Amino acid sequence: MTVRPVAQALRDAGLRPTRQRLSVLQSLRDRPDAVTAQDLHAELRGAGASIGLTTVYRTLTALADAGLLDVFTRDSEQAFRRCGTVHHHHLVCETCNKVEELSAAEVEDWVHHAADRHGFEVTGHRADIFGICSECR
Amino acid sequence: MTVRPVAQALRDAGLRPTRQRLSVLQSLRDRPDAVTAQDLHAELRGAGASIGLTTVYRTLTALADAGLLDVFTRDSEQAFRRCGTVHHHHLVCETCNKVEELSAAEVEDWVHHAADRHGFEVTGHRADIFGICSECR
DNA sequence: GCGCCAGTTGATAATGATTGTCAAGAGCAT
DNA sequence: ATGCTCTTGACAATCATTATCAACTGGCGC
Repeated sequence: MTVRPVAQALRDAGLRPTRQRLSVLQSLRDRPDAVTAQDLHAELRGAGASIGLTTVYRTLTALADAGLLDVFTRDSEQAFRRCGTVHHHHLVCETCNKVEELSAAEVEDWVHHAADRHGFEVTGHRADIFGICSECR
Repeated sequence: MTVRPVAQALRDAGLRPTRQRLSVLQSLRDRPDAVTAQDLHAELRGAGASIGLTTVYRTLTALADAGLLDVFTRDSEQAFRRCGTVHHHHLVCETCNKVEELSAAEVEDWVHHAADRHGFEVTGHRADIFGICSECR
């Protein structure tokens, strides 16, 4: 009952539901924090899974392109996290990397007004908040 | 009359105003777009300046730490741009990399309200808009 | 003016995340 | 089952960035 929807999500993204992709998506599914390709690879290997580093990179990138994952830049590497498909912003804990999704009409309004004032045609925007969550304090 | 204030800015940041640092800060001063260390190094060399790549990296990082430059992540490398010292947001042209600074009380309000609602202690935030400027359209 | 020395520089090597390669392996429609 | 295309993964290659370390220099005290 948990494998089915994951496999479907992959199909919807035009990706074959292979054993490796399922294990990546599966471990991302129940995780509140963002993780790097390197770390996820080590974790999966540690848990006994057989998957190559290259595949982890490819899978994460493909899932992000399909809009199933958000990408963050942490230090000089990128971290991924499962995310909803509608537009949203983030509240990130700098200690445990937990990420909460936020929606915000206020931000959207600001984006368009500010861009209009400067004669820009909006192609995208990003608004994230960083902090320490209640558990980490 | 343009060298003096630049040198002073360096002193204020606790950095000796050396020939190399002056040339970096100087070329950043009259530039509306964000530039990477690699590109800036090539440019300075091309203009006849004598400066090492390592020094360009160190100088840009030091100036960013001192709050004189903003850092952007473009593809997988970081680009720098001179900036004001008060908190602000950005409007970035994805074609020519021109950057305009914005201030926005709306965003600050949203940040604190959203963080409070989730029990986070705010340590920082970032809100940038991407688009195409009027000249590039 | 001069020497001193902590702060700087820069050629080069090292690092480390990410991507390219390509032969072997695995879904899935027929 | 068979074939064909999509995937995989060990390994090599990239490439931005950082570490090294000996040579250099700004500027303060004399």
